[in-house]
Amino acid sequence: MFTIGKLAGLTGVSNDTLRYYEQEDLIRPADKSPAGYRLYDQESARRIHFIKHAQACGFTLAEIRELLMLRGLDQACCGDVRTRAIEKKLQIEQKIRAMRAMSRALDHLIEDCADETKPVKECAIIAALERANLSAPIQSP
Amino acid sequence: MFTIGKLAGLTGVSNDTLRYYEQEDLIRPADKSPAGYRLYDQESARRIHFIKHAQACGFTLAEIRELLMLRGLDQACCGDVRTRAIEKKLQIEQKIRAMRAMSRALDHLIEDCADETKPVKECAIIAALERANLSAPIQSP
DNA sequence: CTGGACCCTGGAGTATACTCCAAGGTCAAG
DNA sequence: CTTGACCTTGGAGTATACTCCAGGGTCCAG
Repeated sequence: MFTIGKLAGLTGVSNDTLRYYEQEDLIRPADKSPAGYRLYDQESARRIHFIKHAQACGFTLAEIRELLMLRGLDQACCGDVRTRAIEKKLQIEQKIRAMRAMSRALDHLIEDCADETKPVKECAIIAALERANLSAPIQSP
Repeated sequence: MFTIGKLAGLTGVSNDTLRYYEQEDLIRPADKSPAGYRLYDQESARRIHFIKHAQACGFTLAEIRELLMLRGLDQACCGDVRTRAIEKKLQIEQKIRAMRAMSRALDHLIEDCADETKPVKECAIIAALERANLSAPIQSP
């Protein structure tokens, strides 16, 4: 059994974050000392690692709360967890597609700008941003 | 000259958003009616389009405020805008890389789960999330 | 027994980009 | 003149994941 500072050191998150996770129902101290200090054990550390790794996979704390609940349920099965992982992957791929669209839009803008020394009045990038269709190429006069 | 509702209809953003943009120094009405109504012109519409397209490229409102400033400056040149576009593209590519890492981590988890019907106690995904190294494959016993 | 390191609670603040609301004034049609 | 659509301001609320703070208690070494 160790206090919050030890768990923080062990897991690499701050005391404040641990208390915040408790407030968010992600973790509960294994026990409390007579003085009211939070006391944790190895399972607490595993739980925090779980949270950190799930975050690194893109899960939000709300989703992680669910995963942790599944983890504790006897009747839950591996498939429940797998389903969530697959769903999250789809969400992430979706986001990646959105960002690639941004990246492409920026490419067009950057290409459009042939001459860096032109004054802004004639800036192709600015003109393109004012136009309706971002991906349309510039018209030659 | 038209009122806020017309500009909203013309540009596809809400009245509230237009007022919010004003508060954020992104746009100012061209004029005010005697009753204090905001009045806008074609340049206002161009400005809002500019904002929307810049957002679609991933720029934040704070960054767009800067772009709009450049747009109004005589001494600014096309290169200033281009630099910002290139910078933003790098940021976005960075984010895409981070998300691809998440996607890959999820792939490992999904792969690890060979049998969906297993109880959570033996769930490989949950075990992997508790482990330190997410990308490490499961050890055979 | 004192100093410093640690812990507690409750609440406020951060960033981003809106969105909604109340209470009230304005305008044009019928 | 009334009705309904429109406009005004100012302020609060949303989501996410923390972070920081004040004011106070606890614990242990020297």
